[in-house]
Amino acid sequence: MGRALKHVEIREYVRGLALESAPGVATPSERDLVDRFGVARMTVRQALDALVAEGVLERHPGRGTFVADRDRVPTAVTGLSQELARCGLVVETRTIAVRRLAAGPALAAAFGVEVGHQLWLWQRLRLAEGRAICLSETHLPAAMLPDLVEQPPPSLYAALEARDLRPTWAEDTLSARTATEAEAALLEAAVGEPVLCRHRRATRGQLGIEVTDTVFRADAQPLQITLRG
Amino acid sequence: MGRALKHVEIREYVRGLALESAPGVATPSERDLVDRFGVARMTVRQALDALVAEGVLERHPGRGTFVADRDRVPTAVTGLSQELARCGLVVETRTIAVRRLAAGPALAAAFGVEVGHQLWLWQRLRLAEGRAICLSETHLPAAMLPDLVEQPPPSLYAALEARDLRPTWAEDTLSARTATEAEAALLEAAVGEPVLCRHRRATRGQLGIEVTDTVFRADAQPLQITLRG
DNA sequence: GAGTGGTCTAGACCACGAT
DNA sequence: TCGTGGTCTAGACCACTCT
Repeated sequence: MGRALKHVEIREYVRGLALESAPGVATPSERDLVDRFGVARMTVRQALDALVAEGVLERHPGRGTFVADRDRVPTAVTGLSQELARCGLVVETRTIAVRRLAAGPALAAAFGVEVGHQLWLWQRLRLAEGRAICLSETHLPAAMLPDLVEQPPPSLYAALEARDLRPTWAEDTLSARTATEAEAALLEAAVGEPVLCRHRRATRGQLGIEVTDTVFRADAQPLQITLRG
Repeated sequence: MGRALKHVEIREYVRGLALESAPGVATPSERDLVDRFGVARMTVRQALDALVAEGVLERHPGRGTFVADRDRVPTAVTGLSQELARCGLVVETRTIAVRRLAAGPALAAAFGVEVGHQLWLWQRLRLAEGRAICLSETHLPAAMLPDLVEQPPPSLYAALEARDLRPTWAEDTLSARTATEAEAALLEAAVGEPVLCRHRRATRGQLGIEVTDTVFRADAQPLQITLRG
């Protein structure tokens, strides 16, 4: 078992402090951490730089380093379950269908594979407090996740994380339209009601991981995205 | 006139190289930059760290540092003009109205000011190739931009940048609904047509800068957001 | 083997904020 | 005045890739 890098060890120590502290609380000073871990100051700064870049900490020259507001942390690539949980919703997920299909030109381009490559198509309905929120159609490379159909996981991103396939990059395209008949039936909405659509393409490095189209009811919890500078 | 910090000088030099190079092209190695600028390697790394964090460069251990794909650079806080330009649209902006109003409870909370604080309300219509794209209602602190009404700038974010007030943080809330009568008229759309709504709250540090509600035609260029991490 | 980025040391001086 | 973060030096050794 490999020993953790020093800057990682310090980073996770300070992250732990930040998570159990209220926003605005000061973290140990850089020189305190130098003494505590017996490292050079540049190593401590490397650890803190990462947490500042993540939005977990804020530095104030001359004053110190402080825990940042939680709701100011920028949005990262995560699954809808976590995104909605962040907005305070407990989400139930129902798998509507899982089947294989051959990639057409658009999906093949999105995944960077040849036309005809085998993909999973996984349809899910999400509910909060018994009411339908959204309907998703997720495409995944079948060869990468051969066992998906046998036991659909409660959270896609948790399952990807466990296989070291968590996306590191995603492009979301947002639009609005009216619900189709099939969507309206599953979302318990009226045909022609407006819906919010999100098309997501997610990769890990150059590796295509996920293409998902999600259709949200207009009166559901809206999508929140936090950006930085 | 203050001399630029070394790491800033190096960062902007390399950013210039990156902007005029194709994605995948190698940048000078860290030791090359050490020689070129006569600095320590940690200083070069500080400069490159910033560009890697921005998504401009990618490091590949053992191989080198390379220009990242442009369309993989994560979305930052920018104005709609720049966002749409990034999608290849040339946008025309028409000011519909500018007037003052007193902040109600919701706006006061968003800006962190008292109820009754004076704000600008700036309504704009954006068009591309002669067709309406979206309708915006922007709220700004009147005291911060006293001269806005006299000469509405073509780009809000450029005007804020010039005053050192460019937002460093924004929270977007996205939803769908049907167009109101007034919106439909301005957007040249039918009443009841679906629209995409974006509510943005933007700040610079603790300073509230902008609250904007934008309504997009359903058939307009959809919003694109690129995430990392 | 030569070159690359990744990690780390043990200092230094500065500007700034609080007291 | 003292502590803080911001900047910077001049090295070091490592794992990795490429040839």
